[in-house]
Amino acid sequence: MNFQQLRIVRETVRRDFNLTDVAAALYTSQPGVSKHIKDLEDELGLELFVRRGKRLLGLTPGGKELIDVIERILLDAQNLKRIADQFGSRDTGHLRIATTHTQARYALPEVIKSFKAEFPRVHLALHQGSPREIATMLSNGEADLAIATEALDKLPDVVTFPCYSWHHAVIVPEGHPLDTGKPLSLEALAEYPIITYQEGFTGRTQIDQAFAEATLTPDIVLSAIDADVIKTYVELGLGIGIIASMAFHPSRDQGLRLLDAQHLFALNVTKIAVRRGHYLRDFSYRFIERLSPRLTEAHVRESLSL
Amino acid sequence: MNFQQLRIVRETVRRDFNLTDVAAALYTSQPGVSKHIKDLEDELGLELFVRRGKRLLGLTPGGKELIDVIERILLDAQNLKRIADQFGSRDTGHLRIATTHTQARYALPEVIKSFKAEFPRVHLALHQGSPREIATMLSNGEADLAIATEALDKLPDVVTFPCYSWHHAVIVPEGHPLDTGKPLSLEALAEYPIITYQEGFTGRTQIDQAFAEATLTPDIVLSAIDADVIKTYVELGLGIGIIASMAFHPSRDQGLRLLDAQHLFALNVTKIAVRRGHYLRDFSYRFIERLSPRLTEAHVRESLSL
DNA sequence: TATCCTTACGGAATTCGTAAGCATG
DNA sequence: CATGCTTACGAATTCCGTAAGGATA
Repeated sequence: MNFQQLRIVRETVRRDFNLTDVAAALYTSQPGVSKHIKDLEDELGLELFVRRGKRLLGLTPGGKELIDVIERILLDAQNLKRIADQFGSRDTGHLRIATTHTQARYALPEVIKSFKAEFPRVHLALHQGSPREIATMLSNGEADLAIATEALDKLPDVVTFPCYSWHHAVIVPEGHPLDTGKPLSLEALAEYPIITYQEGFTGRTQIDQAFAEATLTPDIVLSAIDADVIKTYVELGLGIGIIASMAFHPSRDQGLRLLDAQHLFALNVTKIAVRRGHYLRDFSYRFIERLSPRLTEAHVRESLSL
Repeated sequence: MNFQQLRIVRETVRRDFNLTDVAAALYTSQPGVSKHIKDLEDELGLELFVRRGKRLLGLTPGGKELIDVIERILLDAQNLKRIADQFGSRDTGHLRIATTHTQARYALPEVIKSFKAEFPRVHLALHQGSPREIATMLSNGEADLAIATEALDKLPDVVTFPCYSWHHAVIVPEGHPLDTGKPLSLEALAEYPIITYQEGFTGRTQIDQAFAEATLTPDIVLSAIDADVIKTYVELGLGIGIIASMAFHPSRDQGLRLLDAQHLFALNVTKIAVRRGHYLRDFSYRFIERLSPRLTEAHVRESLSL
């Protein structure tokens, strides 16, 4: 038994049992992959994969039991390296954060700026993706931390912590009929074409829910992944926008007006997620603390160990 | 990084940092051991061991952090094999039980007989040792289960379950002045030379404690590891014996009399211990259930996962 | 017929053991 | 000077990639 065999088995599950893909992903030859799987199965005396002819289709019952342990071994092997790095040089290393456009563009810059100032030698890699992609990266160990409002809950072996909450707000072009200073209503919004986030992004669920509960069907003419796109089209007069309030900067977004909508849509909570069993460097905890001072290292560690 | 390197590091800690011993224990050459350690340290970029000159003295702070993870990886690697065996052939395999003389000789025979009848193809290895040795074997993964009355609590990563309780009793030669049928007292016992278990064996602690609380100093003329030795010397008239009551068989131990002493010494609880994270085969749970029907698989699994 | 897996085989790399050398108590 | 670790080097083993062959959608 060796680590390469275990890596191959893990990757085979991830790559949907296509050994050619597995070989490519691990930068090795496909026959080598085949042989490693066969050798491991021989050593364990058990078929890990269900086969039809020569194709692999899935895991056997035994394989399903084993894959969890294999994952843990490989996770721990990674942890060895991270722990060693930790002791070798406390303040140098890599911190890989997976997050969404909204967080990367509006919430994180301040945090990252101050983090960079204190840990100039930590290589910080910010990876942008959809909430789904972010979740996958965290699960696969391709990211150390994930920050998003959606999709991070309910993942196995992932622990999430609420960081901060925010509300949606409405943006309209200057001089728009809604810009009266009076409180908005959902009914009023529903009379205009709306531009907002795509499903699965930045609290879109909350928006849909608010309209549904008021038995209104909003006229969503355009859905985008990020607020910058939304603002562009609101400026063009395509409709009114619903965005995260922190995405609006009065000075930068001249020509647009931000209208309060806290009373219309449910509160959104941005969360940070960590994979259980994934060793975090010291500076990772410092980063989390900057994001939300309530999330001390002691608190995070305790939640992870439960 | 490979498994042999990790095994070597683990064994180095266990063998008190003597690489010559490590090589012998792992059936390999000593220079090979040296090199593996060096290679691993190079790969991790961290010294694992404190050295004076060429000698290894102990673990560095980083080494201490790493050793836990290394242990877990190797434990999981073992688990892979056990799980595979489990699926390959449910009712064949090995069950290694570490236990004391008292349990092996008086408590387990019945259980083992019935277990053997149901699982004839399971190779059952009974390893006898002192409570201390038993605990070590369990911790090192050399035994799947440990059964003893002493020393199993308070071990890290070991979970114990009470199996059954028993009392000490007094044995005397036939016609001995104490054999009056009247209840015994500690004071009466203290007037005779006493033969009983060594410290650390079979509830000796309880015996010492009972006398101490009564501010009596018993005259212990001989201490043995097992009841058979004790009985032999009681028969020879060297003194009265204090043994576990289940170690007395009226038919086999003719010439001796068993006197009740439940009211004199505290209750003893025999426990079964399992190492946390050590995968147990199905038949292991069947064995535990036979030992104490209260200890169902569900109950044991739940306690292990806490 | 294109995709995907297995077997076969030769070269590269790793691992292992022996022999020799050096440090320490 | 006996114990214990390191370095050096050749042998054995393992690992890996290419080439060829067979099965399946």
